[in-house]
Amino acid sequence: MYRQGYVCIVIGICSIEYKGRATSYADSAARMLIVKPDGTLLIHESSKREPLNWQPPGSRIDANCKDNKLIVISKRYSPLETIIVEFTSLDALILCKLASTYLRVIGTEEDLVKSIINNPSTIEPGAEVIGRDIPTPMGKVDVVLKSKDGSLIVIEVKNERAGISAVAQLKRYVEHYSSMGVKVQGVLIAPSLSEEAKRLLYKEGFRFVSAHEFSKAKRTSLDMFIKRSN
Amino acid sequence: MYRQGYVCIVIGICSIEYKGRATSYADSAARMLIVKPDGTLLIHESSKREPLNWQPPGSRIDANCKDNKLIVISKRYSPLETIIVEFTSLDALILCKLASTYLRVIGTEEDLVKSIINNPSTIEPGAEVIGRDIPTPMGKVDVVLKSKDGSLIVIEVKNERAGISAVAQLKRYVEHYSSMGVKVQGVLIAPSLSEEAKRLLYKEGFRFVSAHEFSKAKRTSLDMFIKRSN
DNA sequence: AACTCTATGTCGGTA
DNA sequence: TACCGACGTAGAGTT
Repeated sequence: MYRQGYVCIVIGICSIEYKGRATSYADSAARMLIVKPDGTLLIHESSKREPLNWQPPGSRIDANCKDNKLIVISKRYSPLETIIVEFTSLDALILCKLASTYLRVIGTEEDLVKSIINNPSTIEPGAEVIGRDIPTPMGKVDVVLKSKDGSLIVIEVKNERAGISAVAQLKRYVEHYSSMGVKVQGVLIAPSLSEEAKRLLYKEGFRFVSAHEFSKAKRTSLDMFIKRSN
Repeated sequence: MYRQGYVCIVIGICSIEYKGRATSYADSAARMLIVKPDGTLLIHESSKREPLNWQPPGSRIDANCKDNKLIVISKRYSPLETIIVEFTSLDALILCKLASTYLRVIGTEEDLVKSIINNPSTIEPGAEVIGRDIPTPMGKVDVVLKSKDGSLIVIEVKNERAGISAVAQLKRYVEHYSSMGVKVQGVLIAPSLSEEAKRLLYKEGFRFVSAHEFSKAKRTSLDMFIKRSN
């Protein structure tokens, strides 16, 4: 049905059957089917950013015509998931070659963590960086500092407004270290904080540091990026 | 550029500038641009299920030609985000009308919760349903039961293999009720459990119930669905 | 609008 | 491969 390396787009009236982690069935209607050379399958309708049905990269595609119908079957293993698309009428069929580039995104949590590591004394004067992404039984801790008096500073970083779960995550880490008999201080760094999260944070005795404090460092990396791209 | 109600597909060589919650820039390359009547904008490449860049529904689109280039600008407010796509060459331009249907998905967490509520004694004989999606300062609790001895059973439901964060979520809820002086039992219901999560669960004294126990009820709802769709 | 959670999430990294 | 957490997550439901 499609040549190696080509993206295939089919526009027409189809019904869709999906069976896998969940199950769904869509009655006959006008839709757009996209098949990518990496096995990705997307079925889009007239609205929404998300496809109505899809199959992730690595899926196996197969197509055949029967009874004047185009039938497309996509299979994915582990977990086993199948999509069957049945076209009863076609409006367009397009083959094209598209690029495969790497997009660098600036301003992610990664960038924020980096600028924290470069400026630990913004959080506490004289604090030293112990490490980042430190694995514990409770998950990975974003950043760990050591303050001058020897106590630990455990930092959870969020790049978006932090909610209850962010504070709970921090709590898990702090409790892990304090249960080992270490003196620990919990710090949440985020652009902002929901009211509920704020309540929880102060109840736990943690500290909030605005991500804005690190915006200068962030801006620097942005400038470098813009310079690079011009 | 596009008529009301039509989906517009542009295939060609373009560069993309995105600025909003984050920032990115993509050099000139062959890509597919999709604009939906609800304002959704998608830019796809040769691989991946996710678009390289996008704009969600409700965004405002604008297009114009200048210096032999097609420039598409999409703006979204709250948060303010902008995408500028600059086409230097066009391979195809397609307009089509697509459907906008509602897809019913079977086998979600919602379905699992329902079958739990219909069979609470699978968890504990004689237990009664108190309620579901009960709001607490720690978030919403999936299901709360009351056992015959009057103690609470707090249930966290996951429709997929549960990890550490699922156990942590349950822990939050249990601690909330027990801090109010209520006797609480924590139960996690999921198809399976990661090893790390299992360790945490038993450490906390919670109970795991396989979602498989409720598969009969699930199957029933599936049967009804299949009957309906035929 | 803010907040919470689910998702066929997807994706990347790591052990 | 399993597990973990971020994501410009999106999307739905409630307050």
